[in-house]
Amino acid sequence: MASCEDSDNNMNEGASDSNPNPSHGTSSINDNDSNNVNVNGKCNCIKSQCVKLYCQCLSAGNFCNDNCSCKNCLNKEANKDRVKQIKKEIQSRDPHAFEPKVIVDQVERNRKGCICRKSKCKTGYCSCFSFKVGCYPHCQCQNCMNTYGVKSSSSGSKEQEHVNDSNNGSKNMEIMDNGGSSSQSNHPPVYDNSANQLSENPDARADDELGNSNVNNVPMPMPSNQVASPYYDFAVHQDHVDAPYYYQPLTTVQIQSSRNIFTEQQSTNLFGDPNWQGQSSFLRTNPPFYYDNNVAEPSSVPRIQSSQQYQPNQSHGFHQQVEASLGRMALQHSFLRSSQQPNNGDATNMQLHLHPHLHGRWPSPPPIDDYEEND
DNA sequence: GAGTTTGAAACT
DNA sequence: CAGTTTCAAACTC
Repeated sequence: MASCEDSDNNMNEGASDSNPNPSHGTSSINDNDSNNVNVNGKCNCIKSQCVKLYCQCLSAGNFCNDNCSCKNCLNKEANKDRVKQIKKEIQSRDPHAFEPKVIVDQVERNRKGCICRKSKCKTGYCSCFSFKVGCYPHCQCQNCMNTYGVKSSSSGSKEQEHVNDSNNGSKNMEIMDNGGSSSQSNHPPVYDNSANQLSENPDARADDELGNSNVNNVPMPMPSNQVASPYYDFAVHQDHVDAPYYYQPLTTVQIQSSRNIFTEQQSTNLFGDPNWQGQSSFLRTNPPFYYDNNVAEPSSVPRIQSSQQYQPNQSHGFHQQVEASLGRMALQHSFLRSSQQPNNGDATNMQLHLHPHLHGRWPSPPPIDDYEEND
């Protein structure tokens, strides 16, 4: 009865360090992180062979790993083609199956909501609670007592009483099309290189019309070092970060390195950045870009997650631009830097969301001198 | 660690 | 698509 102990694979991580959160030692991500769904970074599946959404690893977009105690596991790198097919089948039932479970419109919420009857949404049985988010009008729960926010009784109201600000937790967040406004920017991030600020852009308006929005007020880093070819819109979102962002361009080698990561899911220091101390094992593409001979095809909703312990003076982010050229896609990355309160033990999740809208060109990048450091 | 409870996923 | 079954995690003891 093979368990996953013989597997060192991770669909997206390829991490030899099977602990998804090494700084936590034996504790689960649960302690501080609310990772997408696989809060323990492992599973114990017995009957599902880890190829159904019952499996937290699969649900989180991961291969099972050394920590898993699953039996007859098929969710392994060696079966990646089969897993890929299985995931497609699952997505045929639920196109959002592998999308982030926690989304943000005006507040964070569990995308699917919950239908708790007995748990009163105040235990781990409740998916909303387990994600450390409040319940929402679309939840079908009964007697909701979710300490992160009780379901509003008024479906027309988006009031949500957040009892717990959960600032020490983090969620995977994705800015989903919500068609609604936000107190923050609701424009897709379009960079004005001259001012290093968001700028008006016809494409942005076009996105607005399509309901795409960026409500997280996270200014997008400048594309690394050159005018890109036509690009896909995207957004990166971080929680618990309100500090200014500082950017640095990438070198060609780093870009190529990042390609390797996404192509081969190698466990390697992210982009070779000496400031990056997180592990690529925290990086996920879920659903990933599907690479075929180094040609990336975005699956339904590409996303990237990163979760690492904050440390001062540490680069902890990135952004990604997806370029389209002759029907092929390539990736460009540059780092996103941020100052943050040191030693807060927090984890950050970043979310990349691609809008399937082909745009024009990035504006010309600013001089390198415009990139600042503020660590 | 075994057994129970729970709600999501899968199935009919 | 509503009801039922299966499943694995959360929970209790």
